Amino acid sequence: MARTPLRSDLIEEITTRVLDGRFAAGARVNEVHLARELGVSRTPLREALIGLADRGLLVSAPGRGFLVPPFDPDEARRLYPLVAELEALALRWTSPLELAGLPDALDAVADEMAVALERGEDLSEVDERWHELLLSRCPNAHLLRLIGQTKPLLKRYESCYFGGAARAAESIGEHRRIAAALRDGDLPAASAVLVRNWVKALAYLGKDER
Amino acid sequence: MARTPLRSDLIEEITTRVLDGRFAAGARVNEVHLARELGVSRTPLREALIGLADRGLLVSAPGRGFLVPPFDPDEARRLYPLVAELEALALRWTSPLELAGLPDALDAVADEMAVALERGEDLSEVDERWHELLLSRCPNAHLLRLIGQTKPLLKRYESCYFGGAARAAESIGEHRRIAAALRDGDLPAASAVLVRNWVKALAYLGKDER
DNA sequence: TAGAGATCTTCTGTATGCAATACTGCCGCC
DNA sequence: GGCGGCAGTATTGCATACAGAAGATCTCTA
Repeated sequence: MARTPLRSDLIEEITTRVLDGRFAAGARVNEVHLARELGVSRTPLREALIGLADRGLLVSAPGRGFLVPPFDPDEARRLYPLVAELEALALRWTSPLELAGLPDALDAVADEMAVALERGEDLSEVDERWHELLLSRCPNAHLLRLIGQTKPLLKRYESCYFGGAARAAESIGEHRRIAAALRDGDLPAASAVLVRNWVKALAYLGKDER
Repeated sequence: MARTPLRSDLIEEITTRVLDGRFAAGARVNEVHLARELGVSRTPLREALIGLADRGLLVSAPGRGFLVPPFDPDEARRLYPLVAELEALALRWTSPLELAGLPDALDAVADEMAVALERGEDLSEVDERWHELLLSRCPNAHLLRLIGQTKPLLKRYESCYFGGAARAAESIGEHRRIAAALRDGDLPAASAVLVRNWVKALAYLGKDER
């Protein structure tokens, strides 16, 4: 028996496919075909689909199976502020003790982002790491779980998150300011910049809808 | 084929059992026994268990099935502020237009609470209705989904939410003040009282741990 | 008598099978 | 020509079956 249930791997794989568009918005998921393609039976596959539906990355249509939710600009406009507030909350609920050493680590990742930007590489992976690190000290496991569930939904809309080098540079600057505010122990300032970081991302998103 | 998937009913039933303590904290869930008892097969039962684990009402131990998470005072201390902030957020994101008529409806439910209090009845059901009504106009479906997922976790700790008639009366008063603030269009005041309402509930909870 | 090991049972995780519904294409009718 | 009904197929939702790991029990030894 595998240490890790099959459904976990399947959730990951299907999430990837939904995010990169291999599962088109609005399309239905055919359980038999997908199970055969992934080399598993329908049982763990259905378990994964149900998990994804609980997180909102799929929707369950009784009698018709599961389908990828269509894109909805309104949804994006609501998801960004939601993630922003949730992350800010997680930050506010991280005690100063637990924040020790974090600003330096954050700046190190921000440096990586700058390097990646110069090289013209994709920033989203590094950006993700930065945010994960930022929240890593928050003791509220349930809040972190909610954030983890919500972010993938947002990533569907994030195709052009770093709308150009200008926005990327600006975003890196915001990251550095958050770290600086944390160093000063100014949590309100840090979370304010954090929220703005997310909201600006949304603004840029609107300019280049897929 | 049923219009409503079996797993939905099962989720409801199992949630109830976890909340009322019929499934003891820390206990393992035996799929075969439970399936037989509920008159279903293991397949939809497992689907329900997975859904509940995603919401945090159960935990999945690979190779050992599902178990009811043990009680943890720290968890309660984190869940109450979390729900408080989430509800406040939902309230802030409800536009004034959509709030029209809501205060009166809220006060009507608050009246019900007062009546129930005089009769010595259980207030939690009415209280739940009041909060549901408060958030019913919020357009952010994802936020509402998160709240819906989190509240049941909190209810496990809520055995003595209305710690005595004094607290109950106080809580009803807070509800009325929230409605009044909404009538005045003072959203910040409303959400501040709302948060305090939840935090006070937590304070009372601590006095009478099960 | 306590502990380690082997064996046996129980239970989970996955696969397969079955019945009923939803979809598709076709034919007849308006 | 378009629309409604009907037969056939495809697909879901649930039930059952099977293999292997976790847990329990028993035995043997120190």
